[in-house]
Amino acid sequence: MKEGPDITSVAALVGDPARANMLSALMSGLALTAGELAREANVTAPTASAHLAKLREANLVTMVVQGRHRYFKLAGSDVAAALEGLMDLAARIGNLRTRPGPRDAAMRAARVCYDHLAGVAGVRIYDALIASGAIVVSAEGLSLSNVGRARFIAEGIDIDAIERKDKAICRACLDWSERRSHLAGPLAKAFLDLFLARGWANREAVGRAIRFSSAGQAAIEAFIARQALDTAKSSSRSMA
Amino acid sequence: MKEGPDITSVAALVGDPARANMLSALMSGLALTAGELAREANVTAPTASAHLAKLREANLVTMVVQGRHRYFKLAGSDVAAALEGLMDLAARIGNLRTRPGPRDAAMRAARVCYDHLAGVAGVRIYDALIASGAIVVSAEGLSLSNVGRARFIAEGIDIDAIERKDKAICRACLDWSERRSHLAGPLAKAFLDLFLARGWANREAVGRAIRFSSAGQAAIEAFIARQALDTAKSSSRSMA
DNA sequence: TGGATGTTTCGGCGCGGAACGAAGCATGTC
DNA sequence: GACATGCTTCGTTCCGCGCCGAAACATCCA
Repeated sequence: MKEGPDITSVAALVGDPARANMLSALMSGLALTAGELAREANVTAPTASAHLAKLREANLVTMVVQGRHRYFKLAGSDVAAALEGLMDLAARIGNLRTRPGPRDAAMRAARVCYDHLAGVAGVRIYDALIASGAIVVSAEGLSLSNVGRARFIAEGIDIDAIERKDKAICRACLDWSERRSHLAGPLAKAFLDLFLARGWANREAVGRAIRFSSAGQAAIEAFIARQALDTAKSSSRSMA
Repeated sequence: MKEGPDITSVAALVGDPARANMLSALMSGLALTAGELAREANVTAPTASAHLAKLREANLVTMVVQGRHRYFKLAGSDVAAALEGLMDLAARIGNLRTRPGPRDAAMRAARVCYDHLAGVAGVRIYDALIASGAIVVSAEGLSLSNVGRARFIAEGIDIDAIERKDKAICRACLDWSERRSHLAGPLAKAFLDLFLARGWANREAVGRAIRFSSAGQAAIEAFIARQALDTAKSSSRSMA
């Protein structure tokens, strides 16, 4: 009778407000304790514990015990991607946020999408990388060109270190606020990590918003400008 | 407190078994009557009516009255894409179908994804189109190259007719069974429509599976072979 | 060892909502 | 006009499950 995988259980899991809030909080990519998630979802500890048990059983989140704390985080980037997809649909369907507040504006400008950069900043960087040929799109997905490899190494990213795994080094992730793609995957994670490590970008105390320092802002603009420069060199093949 | 669009309502809507079954059935791209959907979900007419009212209110499905029948279909390809995303996650998360039966095998080989072709066949065609340069991927998404345009016209597709709209002529859609992209959008719809019109492909009586006639099978292989031929001409730029 | 903090288990309350039968409106057929 | 078919509205029942408080368990600190 039924066809394809069973959507119901996953959707029902996400469909509960408390769990949805928890998952949204985990979209920051951070590992959060059960207590923190309980507060995030506005429920008591016992309730949160029950919810987290279900999410864990469904392999949506993973848990790691550290002392008397239990840290939860999303099971993987695929879960994050699915949640982004739902956010995208929710945004289109009409469930727009009641009224975009200052925090929403910051979120739109730049935010963390599980482990990489999203929002206007993320999309701009992605566009520049594609246009300059640093990232190439093929049937198998995104791949890093030799030009792009050199450029990222010049930025200070240890490509070799993140390339070990047999997984793709980068992929596209749909951006719910911009409705365009931004860069995801190990490369994108390394890129964000670099900015955080250098103090060019800072997470807000709570939530997923990212704030750039003036140096960071300048670094981003310079990075994009460098891509544009290389783009100008290569003749752009105009398409219909 | 909450960040990003409100996932909850959409996910909760999909999370109900009856509604999930209805939506799955509508993934065939066909417009189905309330009665048909009730049978598909194994509920009585009143129950189905209530569910459909909710789906309609949430803009997940649209309704068109025709005589004493009410036809429902997915509100758009974005809804279909989100559902595919959930299927993808469900498949990875471990909710694999109990045991892949013959119908599942047929689904995996070729099926309808809302209005275009998916499954092994869809992915192969997509790969061939990208490799040959008929379809080009850019930051803005997929676009049809001049070469590709000529090729599709040669196949008998009226590109001009489907290009009027200011929407993109094609885009990528993630395939839950293959975990790769296949072609979606007006162009993909026209491609499938052509195959159906020529009798090269037939829908199974119920469900989303597609069966190719021997002529259709040959046509697909020939189409892919033609792409490969052109691919050989253009030098492939090797990347890391 | 004892007391504080973090987390889970247990038991029970209560609400939301999914389900159905029967009746009410439409539309199409004879 | 009368009857059949398709769908919706209404009223009711009932089950699931989210929620909490209290208590048990675990871990850290003193």
